[in-house]
Amino acid sequence: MIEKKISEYLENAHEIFLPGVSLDVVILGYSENAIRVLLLKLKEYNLWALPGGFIAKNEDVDAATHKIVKERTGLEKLYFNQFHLFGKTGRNASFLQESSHAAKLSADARNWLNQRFVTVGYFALVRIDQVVPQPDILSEACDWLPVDQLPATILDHHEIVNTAIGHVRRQLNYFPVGLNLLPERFTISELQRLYECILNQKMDRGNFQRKILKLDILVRLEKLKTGGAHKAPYLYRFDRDKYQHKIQHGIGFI
Amino acid sequence: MIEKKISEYLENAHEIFLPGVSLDVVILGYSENAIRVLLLKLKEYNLWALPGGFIAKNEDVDAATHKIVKERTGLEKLYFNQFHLFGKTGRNASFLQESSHAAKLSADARNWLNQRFVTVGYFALVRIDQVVPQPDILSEACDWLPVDQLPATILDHHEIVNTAIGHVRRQLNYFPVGLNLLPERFTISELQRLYECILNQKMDRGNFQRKILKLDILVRLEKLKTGGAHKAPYLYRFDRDKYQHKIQHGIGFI
DNA sequence: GCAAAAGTGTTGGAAATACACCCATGC
DNA sequence: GCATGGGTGTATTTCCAACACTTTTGC
Repeated sequence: MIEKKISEYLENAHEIFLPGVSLDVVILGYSENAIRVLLLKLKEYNLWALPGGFIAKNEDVDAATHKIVKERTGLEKLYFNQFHLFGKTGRNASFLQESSHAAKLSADARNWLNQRFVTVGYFALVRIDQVVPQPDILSEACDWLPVDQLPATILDHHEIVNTAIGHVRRQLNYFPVGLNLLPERFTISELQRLYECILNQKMDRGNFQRKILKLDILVRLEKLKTGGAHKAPYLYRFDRDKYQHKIQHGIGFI
Repeated sequence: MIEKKISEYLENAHEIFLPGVSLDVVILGYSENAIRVLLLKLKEYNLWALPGGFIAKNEDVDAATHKIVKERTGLEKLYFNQFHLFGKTGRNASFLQESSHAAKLSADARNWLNQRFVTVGYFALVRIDQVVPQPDILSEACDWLPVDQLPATILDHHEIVNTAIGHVRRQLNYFPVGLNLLPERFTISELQRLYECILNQKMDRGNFQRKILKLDILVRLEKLKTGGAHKAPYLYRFDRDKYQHKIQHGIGFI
């Protein structure tokens, strides 16, 4: 059944999709003190790949991205950004060509797959706890893997992930990513650990607290009931209105 | 003769170039107190367009950009950067379809032109005085036009220019663009006027001087012999070694 | 001398840093 | 009590914006 779907998908691709352009999304989340990327484990290969796909002939590239991320994560409201086009020669869907499905395809379909592809890189920031990872028809598994310990991937997906991280890191100055990566309610320490993870450097506790609160985009909630042997920290959430207003006028955090 | 070249170019395009992907370069320069963009005036239309083109099937996208900028400017050593892929539906080479050349084309060639195109936006920073603008075969003129007074353009080229400016403006923090936009030797005031142009805001003279010199990427040269009724300012040039070193570690200017 | 632009100094306030100090809690 | 993590205070330093002062030059 699935097999048939794959064959159908590949057979019809050349009629439905733009030729030569694909799309890969670096879906980033944060859990257990690590920035993680959602990767798919391909059937028939011991390789991982970014979620991605093709762009329908009558579809905006942004819309195609939204659709892909929604399919893999189940999320509807998304923060995502295009960050780079990867256009080296020699990029193609080689891993599909060698698959067991390729043999059965028509010449048109095979030619379409064999052509060179440029790929548009997007990154998306999501709350890991809200995501139910969903493999696509070409993959057998779907998992959150820490970005600093990537497994073997197809093509240049390693480079795509690293470029994405660089962009997120630079965005941190203008854009408080916590809103998209943390659960609705969180403590300042949790936010600090996220920042330390992204920037890969320790920060002073007291100064971080003052600095982030002075941005005036957080709302303090009731105290956290924790089991820890220490003072219970406050919970905060983002004030979406103030947040929207601030990012338009630019914040300098770092 | 030219007419024949155009027909040949369009007729063969579908065999030589990647389908569905084009490339536009926002070539920026600075003169007479304005940031200027190199635009081409198309034959048969009263519209301007960015220098651009297609990507050969066996050519890196970056290499194609380099080739295009070199052809339009004559420059060999270039600073350029990819900044965005424009991927809305409905983008195509409509202006070419209606041209007098389109009628004579084969069905294959016409179909290739009629398809939807996504386009990769690049910006390049050049020294205007070193450039000899060179129209391409589809254009009758080639001129430096101030970015805040753009003429009517084809497609979304207006948006592409404005997006590019935004990127350059944000880069100013990490990247002292003066090296690429100013002549070899310049005064601090000239550099300040450039910054004021890009950021569209006045800056304090004394503070600008101290700030830019503290970056430690400029070398002071002999005095400028000026005809002005005032103290002759020093000339400076960029210290390329220090410059390269600094931009890798990031400078915070603004 | 005077106007104009350049180079440099000064100064008050803001912001960043590196801590120190208490607080609440579970064991 | 005490270890642990949280919230806040503070002294020091650094930085920055605003403006003043001086220098050089052509008229």
